[in-house]
Amino acid sequence: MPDSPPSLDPVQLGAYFALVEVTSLLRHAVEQQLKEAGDLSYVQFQLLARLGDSPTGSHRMTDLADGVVYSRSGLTYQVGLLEKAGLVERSPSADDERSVTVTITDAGRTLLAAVLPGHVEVVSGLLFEPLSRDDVHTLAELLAPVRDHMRSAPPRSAAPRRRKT
Amino acid sequence: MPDSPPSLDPVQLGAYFALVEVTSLLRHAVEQQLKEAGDLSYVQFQLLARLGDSPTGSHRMTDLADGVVYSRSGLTYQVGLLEKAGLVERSPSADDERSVTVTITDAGRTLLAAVLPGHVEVVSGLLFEPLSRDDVHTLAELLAPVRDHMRSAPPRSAAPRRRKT
DNA sequence: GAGCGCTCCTTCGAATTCGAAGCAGTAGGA
DNA sequence: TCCTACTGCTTCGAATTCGAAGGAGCGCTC
Repeated sequence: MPDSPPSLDPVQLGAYFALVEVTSLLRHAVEQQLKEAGDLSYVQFQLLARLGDSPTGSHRMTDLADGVVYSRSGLTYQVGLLEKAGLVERSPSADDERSVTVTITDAGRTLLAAVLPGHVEVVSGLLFEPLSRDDVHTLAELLAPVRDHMRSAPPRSAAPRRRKT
Repeated sequence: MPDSPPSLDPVQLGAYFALVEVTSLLRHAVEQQLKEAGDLSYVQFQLLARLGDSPTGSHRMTDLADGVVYSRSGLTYQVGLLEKAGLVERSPSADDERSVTVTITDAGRTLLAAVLPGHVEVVSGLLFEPLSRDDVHTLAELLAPVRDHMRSAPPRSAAPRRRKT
């Protein structure tokens, strides 16, 4: 194939494919563990974890959506489920009337604590098992700039694509 | 917090979170590009790419599902869409009557070729932009063993979990 | 203090996803 | 040959996802 203009290096290709497959497999494994342990989807777990991490135990909807890389409507749906399950509470924000503040409840914290160990176990066993301490450090240092770069790249008209049409 | 028994190192945590966020952002960006360029979902693109890579241009359903880390029913649905769009063809396998062989059509190859450059561009721009050649090499070498490890770990009763209940 | 654009959230409908159940076809042993 | 277990795929229903549209509040300018 002597003509694939903007092709990727074999090395890049390998890294890209590995990345996709690793995260896909990890995602599936984690999802299953969470479902068994606490009947939570990965998104729900992420939301609870994020709330639990916050000093106040709460976040605005928008911040949650951004943090989890999720659509607003999807977030509304999931928070609705969590609220129905008594794991979080919704309240109007004090300073901004249109904003909704989501707060984790005691039940939410309890469930989170119950589920976390298993989650960590799966991640450790799958992702970190074959890596040394230094490897993990290296990985973190490689991904950090990538993450920052992606964050700063506008999601919409992101790439200066456009070619024909 | 002096008691989170099986917690992750801060370093591990950082690597894990970065991994999740990076792939999530990448996925969204790629998905959008594919939709604009050729009205393909990421899964459909993966399927076409996999078929296009094959020497024969075809694969059995099961192999496709495994390769893409996908449920069988979901695969049936997506292949159905691709077939309806004239991008692939389904035919009974020669040797095994229950098996279905999926083959990419000329139209499929054409579309794949039309979409690939943009895809590569997005991945390059987002994932590889902030990384040097050596960095990418290192990343690939870190992920390879992880991928192999995950592949070998059974998806179902994967981890020797089980604790209470 | 009215107008105008913007942000925040929700509702709606359509598309995609999965697991469970069902339908052949295959393989191995009695 | 017949039985039984298993594999490969599809159908079904329920749950999740997104984007577009809608309603309400905020902030700036005039």
